[in-house]
Amino acid sequence: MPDLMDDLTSLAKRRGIAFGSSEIYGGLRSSWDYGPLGVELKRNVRDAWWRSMVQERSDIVGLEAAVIMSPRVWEASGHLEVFTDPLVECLACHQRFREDHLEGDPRLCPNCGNKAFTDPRNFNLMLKTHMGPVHDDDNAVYLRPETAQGMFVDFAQIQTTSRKKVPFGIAQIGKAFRNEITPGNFIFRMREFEQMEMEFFVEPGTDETWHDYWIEQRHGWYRDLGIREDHLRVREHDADELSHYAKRTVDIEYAFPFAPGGWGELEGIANRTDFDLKAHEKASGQDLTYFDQEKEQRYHPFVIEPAGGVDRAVLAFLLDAFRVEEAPSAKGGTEKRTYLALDPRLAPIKVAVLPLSRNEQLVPAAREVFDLLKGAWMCDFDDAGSIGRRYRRQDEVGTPFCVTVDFDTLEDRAVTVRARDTMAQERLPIAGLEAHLRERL
RNA sequence: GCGGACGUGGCUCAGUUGGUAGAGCACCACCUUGCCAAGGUGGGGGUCGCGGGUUCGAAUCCCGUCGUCCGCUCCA
Repeated sequence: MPDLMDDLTSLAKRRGIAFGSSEIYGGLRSSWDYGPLGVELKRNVRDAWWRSMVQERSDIVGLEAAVIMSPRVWEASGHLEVFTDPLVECLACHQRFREDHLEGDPRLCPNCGNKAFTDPRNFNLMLKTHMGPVHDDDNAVYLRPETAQGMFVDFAQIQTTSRKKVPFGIAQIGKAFRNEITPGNFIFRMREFEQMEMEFFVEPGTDETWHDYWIEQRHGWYRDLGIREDHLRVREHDADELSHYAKRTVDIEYAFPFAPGGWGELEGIANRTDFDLKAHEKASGQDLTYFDQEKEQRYHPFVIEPAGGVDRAVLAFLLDAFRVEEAPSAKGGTEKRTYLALDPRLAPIKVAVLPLSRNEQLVPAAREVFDLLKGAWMCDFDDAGSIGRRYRRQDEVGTPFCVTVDFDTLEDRAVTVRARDTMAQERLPIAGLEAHLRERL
């Protein structure tokens, strides 16, 4: 049985969606590059998130904070301490465990029952570098392990200047970095990855209601963009797996084929309480309370945080869209048709313009159609190979529409529009083409 | 990081007991065809992950390194 991940990574590499970074030097573990089509897909995922979180709401504003923040941020947030896990290795079976997860006295290896371990070694999960040309401990800084701290540190500033009243949120999409012990599974776990996070500040006491609201919202977002319902689930964190800052966390999980229990995390929705604002207030000495004018009350808002991985979302959308089916062949019988059933909003290319053949009249006419549409959407122009082959090429990367220019076009100024999902064709005048496509994209 | 397996053109692989690289698909050009991966002709592309060693000679043996996969770990 062919492995879906293999088929997908193979397609991703072959078609320039994503492939290993620095490959001419043998690659670099956990680093992946998004190629010409991947960069479009990923941007569409970001845009869809931004649209639903910021653009279409009046209670959430955006932010782009620096990747490198003051080291004091990480002291205050607890990441310097908590992201340093003491790991020990069993001398008998060579498996590793977090020292604080071992139970019993003497402590026994959960795997083989042996009681001899190596000395604990610290694994700091933050990437460290130096600010300035001299590498001293004095100027050590960290690449952020999450984007969220930008929203907390800038909370008072943004609340004041945007004149938002609680409840309101701050959203950010950006890179984050973690020295994961074991990266892998293609773009699922990388050491450099991209987050889309939103901190929603609410009045204490209303936090649990808002938490439920955001769980449903985020679940619906993935569903709306085409992920099949039975491939999604919501899972409650056990008390002992909660992050140091969370009161309650719920994960939205996808049925990743490689995931041990069948499910892997797509997004976490945490109730971070007032942990972060209070921590930063204490460490910085700055007032981070909110004053509610109507109630004449001053308080630290609670925070509900939907935190998703852009790369994981891209992977889930790709996996869920991957299809191989039998389709009618020109030769008679059927032939394999590989396609991505991507939502048109996510498709890297929206419209492919294809002259029926490489002909001195058809090619320039098709170029005109391409020029007509290129301002509105990412389009592709392809005149190489048979028309059937070119349809298949576009299917493979999820292009929702192909517009074909044929000999009749030269007379009637109409083109054939072929839809990826139904393979249905219809004839449309060029004059109304953009308006027609706009209704369907 | 530890244990195990692996690393040959874009993809999938073949390469006999070490003798100095092949196929299918894909890609490009032309012809043909003209609405769903057709056909023909021609073409580009691999110092066999990288570095070192053994040898008259290594893709084939040894060491190191980088990377991939499975498990431990992790949680966007």
